[in-house]
Amino acid sequence: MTQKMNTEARREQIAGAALKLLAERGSEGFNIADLAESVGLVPSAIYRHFEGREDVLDAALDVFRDRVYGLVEAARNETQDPLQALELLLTRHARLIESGGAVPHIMASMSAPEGHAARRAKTERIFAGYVARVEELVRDGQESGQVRSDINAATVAVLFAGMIQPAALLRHAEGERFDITAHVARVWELFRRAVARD
Amino acid sequence: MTQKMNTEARREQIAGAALKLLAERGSEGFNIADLAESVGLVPSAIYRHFEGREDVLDAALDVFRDRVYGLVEAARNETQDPLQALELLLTRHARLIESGGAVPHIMASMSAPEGHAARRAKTERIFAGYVARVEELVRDGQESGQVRSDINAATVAVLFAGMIQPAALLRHAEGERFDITAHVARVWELFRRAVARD
DNA sequence: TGTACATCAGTGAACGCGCGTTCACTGATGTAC
DNA sequence: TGTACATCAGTGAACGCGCGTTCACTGATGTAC
Repeated sequence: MTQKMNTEARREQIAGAALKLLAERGSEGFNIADLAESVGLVPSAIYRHFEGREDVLDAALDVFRDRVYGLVEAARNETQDPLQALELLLTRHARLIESGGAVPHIMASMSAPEGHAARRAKTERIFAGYVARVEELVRDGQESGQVRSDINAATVAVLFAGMIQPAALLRHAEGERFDITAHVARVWELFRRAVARD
Repeated sequence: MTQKMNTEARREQIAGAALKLLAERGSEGFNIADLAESVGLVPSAIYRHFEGREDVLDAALDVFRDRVYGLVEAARNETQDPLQALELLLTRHARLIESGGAVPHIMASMSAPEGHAARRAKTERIFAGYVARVEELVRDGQESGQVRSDINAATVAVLFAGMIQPAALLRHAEGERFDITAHVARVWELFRRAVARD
């Protein structure tokens, strides 16, 4: 028998493993049997800690949200300079994608299914919250005078998200061949030129 | 009994309907029963025209590819000006998304599942081909002197794709509330500033 | 410090639903004469 | 122009696999005395 764990610790472990599987295979390919195996349990054991598949996915999304929002917070706290914070955020995102941690690709793969309205709504809220946080950074930049004030902050935020999403897809598709760090550095220069003052 | 059709015409009809369902629900929510109903057939009738579910998805992807590549071709043919062609492409893409025709969202929702390597490979090829076509337009722009020559054409192409993808997601999420045409107009200005000469 | 008991995480067999797929049959369509 | 026949798209019942989920049981862990 596998080592016992108290349910709280196990829940966290399972949610983390679920996110990893989700990042690799998407929600379509996500199944309880593989999840259980990945934490050294038997499928039925999952039900000691979760109500069912949807509940597991919900918890995985929580982990995802916390990680991604945490990235924004960390970037904010590390510098007073909003533009520099955005650059930090972008490179950290790239690193997160590189390590297979959590990808915007998940968002896309999850916003789809009809029947699971709760999951879909949650995914949408996470994405909207991310964009809102970036938008706030952009506003800060506009107030500090670094970012042009004649552009729509929300539009800039969506464009920012758009630097990450296709990169994540390409990374997923091409794997090691796609140098996401180099790509992100180049695309940042484009972005900076589009939004910075002067 | 539903009106009979020769199999070639029926195949096209089914593939188009499949793409529509796919755009609405993603591959996870896509099922044969609903597909059949959407063309007024009984599920088993689908198998008169396709080998199975994967075969249908494959055909739907063909339709998607043709439509999206067709957009690029059309934009190319309508103007000699590469930057203007890109702008045309962007607004047409927005319109395609608005009409629910075919969305990059599909790509994301399909690049995931492990077991279906063929489907995944195809999706990746379609995306790569799209980026390559845009990249060519960017190169033309560099040669004509409209686009800065000190930037990587591939990076610009990926950024271009990044203007569409999150917009498609937001459209899917927020529905009518998200004014994709207005968004695209604003984001185009940002893009232009990033890549145009001067 | 040791023993008895309660709790609860992990197990494995079995169940059942959803859904893709098969198959024998029907009857409409178009072609040969 | 009309009739006979072959073809083939559409039908509906049934099948079976995959997979999420249930449940009675086990045995490890930690607590009470």
